[in-house]
Amino acid sequence: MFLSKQIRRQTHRVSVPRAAASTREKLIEAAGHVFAEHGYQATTVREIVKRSGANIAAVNYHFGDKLGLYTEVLQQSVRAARVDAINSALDRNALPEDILRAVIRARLQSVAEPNLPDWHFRIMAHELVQPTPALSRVVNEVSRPIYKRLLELIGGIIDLPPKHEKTRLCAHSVMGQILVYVLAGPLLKQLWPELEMTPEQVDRIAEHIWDFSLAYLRHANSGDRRATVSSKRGNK
Amino acid sequence: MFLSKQIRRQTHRVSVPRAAASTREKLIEAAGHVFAEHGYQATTVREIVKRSGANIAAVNYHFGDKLGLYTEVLQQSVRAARVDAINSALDRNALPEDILRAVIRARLQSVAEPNLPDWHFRIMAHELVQPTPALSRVVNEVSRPIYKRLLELIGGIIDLPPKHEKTRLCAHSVMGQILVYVLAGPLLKQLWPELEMTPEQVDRIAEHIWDFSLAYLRHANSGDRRATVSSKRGNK
DNA sequence: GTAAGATTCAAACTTATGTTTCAGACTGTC
DNA sequence: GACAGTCTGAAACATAAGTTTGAATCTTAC
Repeated sequence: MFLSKQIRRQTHRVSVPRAAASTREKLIEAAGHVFAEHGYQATTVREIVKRSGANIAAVNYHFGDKLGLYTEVLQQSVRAARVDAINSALDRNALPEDILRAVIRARLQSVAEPNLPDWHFRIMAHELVQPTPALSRVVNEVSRPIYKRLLELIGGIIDLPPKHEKTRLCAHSVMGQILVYVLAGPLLKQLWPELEMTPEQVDRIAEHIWDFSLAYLRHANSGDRRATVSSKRGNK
Repeated sequence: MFLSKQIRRQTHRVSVPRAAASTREKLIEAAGHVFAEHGYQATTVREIVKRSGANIAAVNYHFGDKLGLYTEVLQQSVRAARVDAINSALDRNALPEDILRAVIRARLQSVAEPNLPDWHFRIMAHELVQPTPALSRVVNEVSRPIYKRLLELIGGIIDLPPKHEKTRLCAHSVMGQILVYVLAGPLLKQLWPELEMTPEQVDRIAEHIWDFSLAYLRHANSGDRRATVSSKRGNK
């Protein structure tokens, strides 16, 4: 009731772009890092404002409350992911196998880059483990289309409908291989200290995942596909 | 200083096993579920004691503080995982490929079972994303040996040393395919509503992961890894 | 230049939550 | 049956964190 005239993000940007957007953007920037590191619950607005140099009241003034700021970070993150290399890779008009390679590469590379969309995946990881109210909706908006297109892509490779169980399982196998580096990054680092996510290393990992997956996908549907319980041990 | 005479868990169990252990166990039981659901930070001791039917002071009396209770849950969870089917599968004396199959199956099945070790993986997932102080040590104690043996196992299949980069990448590929169901379970459920982790379905998934992985592993080190089709079977 | 609104600031407020206290109940022992 | 130690209970305490307030400062428009 009392906030109705204060929180007008869009109109703010139009009328007073410079100074207002400055604090707003600094808050989002700082919040992205802190949320990505600690998750929503464990993050305090005091740490955010301290990191951004803003005042404690700025969060409530610009975003209403902590959840409003988090929503904004999520949306910005999603917006960045939407025009991401992943979709552009999926849009490419090429062989399905090459598209898959580009998608894997794009997804992994955005993990290594400590640039703008840095915190996106870490926040997604937090959301996976501990969904925040009304936010899984946002996550869903960006995840579902990509999942759908990945199903179509892989379905195209193994020559099965997108919603076929086998297609889904294959998609999960590919996703899993990527996600392990996104989600379990810190753990892997501990288990394999030499692991450095340099661009070259990321390329090698992406290449491996592609190789690993294609070994199966190329021949997934070449045999008898009704024997999905798959006693296709040494067959061929 | 003041707690030193109150917190003596081991001696408790020895001297007054029945009543004391009852509240203690109820607390651990309830805490396991709540911690698994919300993570350490977002969990309140009031919710735990409410769920266990105990008094609010019981946590501090039996475990010193919230972190003490969490540590106990972790240790119990790790203890349960240590004698898990995974290690027993790894201990089996069989063909490496069959051992791998058993390991995948064991790991996945413990996700489906809503029994005792239910919360273990969810807590691990929370730990991955948001490590708690002094607890990643515990996680490390159980993760590192399994990781080490998985490397040996896969190294045995592809005939490479355990610490070879290619061995590690293959291990991560297998781990990732499993972890995606553990970590991203809720998300997958949303993307694929028909997915029900029944024992039969879990078996099918495990079988798929095994098939998917073996397609590559069988020919990983057999020279030209692209033309996987016609290379002969195991070179071991 | 002045007024209206937008933004920032320091401080206080409110609630939630981990923790403590201390009295009372319970249990086993002499 | 009384005692000592162990456990439980309700309430209170202390701190942390999200939020609000009202004044001060800055920006924009006339």
